[in-house]
Amino acid sequence: MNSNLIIRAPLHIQVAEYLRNMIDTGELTPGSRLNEIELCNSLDVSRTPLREAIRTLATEGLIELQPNRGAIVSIVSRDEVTEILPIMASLEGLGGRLAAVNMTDENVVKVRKLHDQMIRHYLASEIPAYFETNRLIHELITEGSGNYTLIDTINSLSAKVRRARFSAKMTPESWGDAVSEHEEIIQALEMRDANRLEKVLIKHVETKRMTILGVIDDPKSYKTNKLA
Amino acid sequence: MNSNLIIRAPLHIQVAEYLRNMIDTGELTPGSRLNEIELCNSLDVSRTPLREAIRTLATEGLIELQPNRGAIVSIVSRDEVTEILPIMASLEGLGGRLAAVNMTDENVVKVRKLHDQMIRHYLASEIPAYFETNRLIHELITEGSGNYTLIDTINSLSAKVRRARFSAKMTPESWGDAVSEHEEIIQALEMRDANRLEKVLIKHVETKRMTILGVIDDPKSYKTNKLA
DNA sequence: ATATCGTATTTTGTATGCAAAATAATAACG
DNA sequence: CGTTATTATTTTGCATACAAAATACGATAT
Repeated sequence: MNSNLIIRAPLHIQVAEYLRNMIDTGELTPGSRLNEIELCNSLDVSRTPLREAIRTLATEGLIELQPNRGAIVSIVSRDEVTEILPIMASLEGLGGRLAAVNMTDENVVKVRKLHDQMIRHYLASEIPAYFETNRLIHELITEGSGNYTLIDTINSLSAKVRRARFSAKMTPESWGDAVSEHEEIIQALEMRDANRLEKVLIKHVETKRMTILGVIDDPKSYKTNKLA
Repeated sequence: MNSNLIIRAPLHIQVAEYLRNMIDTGELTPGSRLNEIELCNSLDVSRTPLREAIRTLATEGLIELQPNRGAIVSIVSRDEVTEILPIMASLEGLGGRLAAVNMTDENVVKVRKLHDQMIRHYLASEIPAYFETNRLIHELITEGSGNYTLIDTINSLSAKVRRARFSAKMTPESWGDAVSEHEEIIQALEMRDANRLEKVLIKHVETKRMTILGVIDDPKSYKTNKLA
């Protein structure tokens, strides 16, 4: 069986990685059940490492265990996103405050460059590229905090929000708001103004919250949802 | 083998619970290696559920996996605590802000009662009782936020700090500071003053940070306490 | 005596088999 | 016909067996 296309690294780790990716790409849709044997066949591993991986993802929150009934890809509800965003605001604010002090000059320049690039995407209405650049900026700022626990915490929450796959239905003006906030963010960062950066980052997440709540997208999938 | 002293609930969950407890009580000390067979014998389970539990604790951060070399109880370093406390400050602040709005009147009364009780413990110099009551108060306030994601996040971070087992060497005056801050906390809560509650909670964590950093305890004193 | 190599033992990683629970399918009854 | 009972099938949970890696140990050579 184990013909080892993949090499060198505990199988359950690789499997976890693989499953994470399947969930992230939507290959495994929220609410769908994970059939062990099926996955074993398609991944060409036995059930033991697969099950270990499933436990791992469960504690990460990507999967929900149902005793004696297997596991399903967990559903990020609208309510959960509603809970997460204020937390993200606080944490990104803190991250900014720290980054204003701790970020290297080189990385500030890097953020500036990404910012300019993002503006170009904005002007050209290149939506996916805009979002990707936007994400990179926030990631870089967060990393600039130098607080790894903070980075992990934010990333984990951020992943959940992303996983909810709200359709980012930005109106032209909400998009404009976001861009001008970004302008303020980069300025505060370049001036190393911790308080201002914190403040505008919090506001920025609030803006984001406005634009996405109520527009959690859902092709059809959210009737299986349980509790809020 | 499986004589089932414990009943009804996936074994790997129970095992995880048990291990968590062993780590919390110091029965398994940070840095020590987990021998699977040994644990299997002492818990009277097979390796499969044990390993699944170990994976779970690993993603929780309690345990560190070393490929092909098993797992060790993870060590919470002073640096990590240094990282965590500012995060706790932000999050407890947010929790307070939300609790000021969302907490039921009954629970406010409950907090008040706990507060009065804590003051009595303070005046009587009943240290462990003081810390326990203190922990309960903060827990209740956090829960009062109604934001379950926030509660989980705080609890997880709080557990890590507790696990670091710093010796809570409070001077009489730092203790006094903490108590007077608590007085302010309960007042802000009763007045439903969100901004003030947030502010004082953040300050409170900062105070805590002062009292414990530099006093992360070292190898010997593992029986002391677990404060929040 | 020390260092290095090779072997034995322990310990982790993975696969498989068996039992129990849940789900689906089918039959019996109202 | 519809509803409940009963049985068959699937699927999960746990234990054990086997393989590979790491560690411990000892022998040999310098």
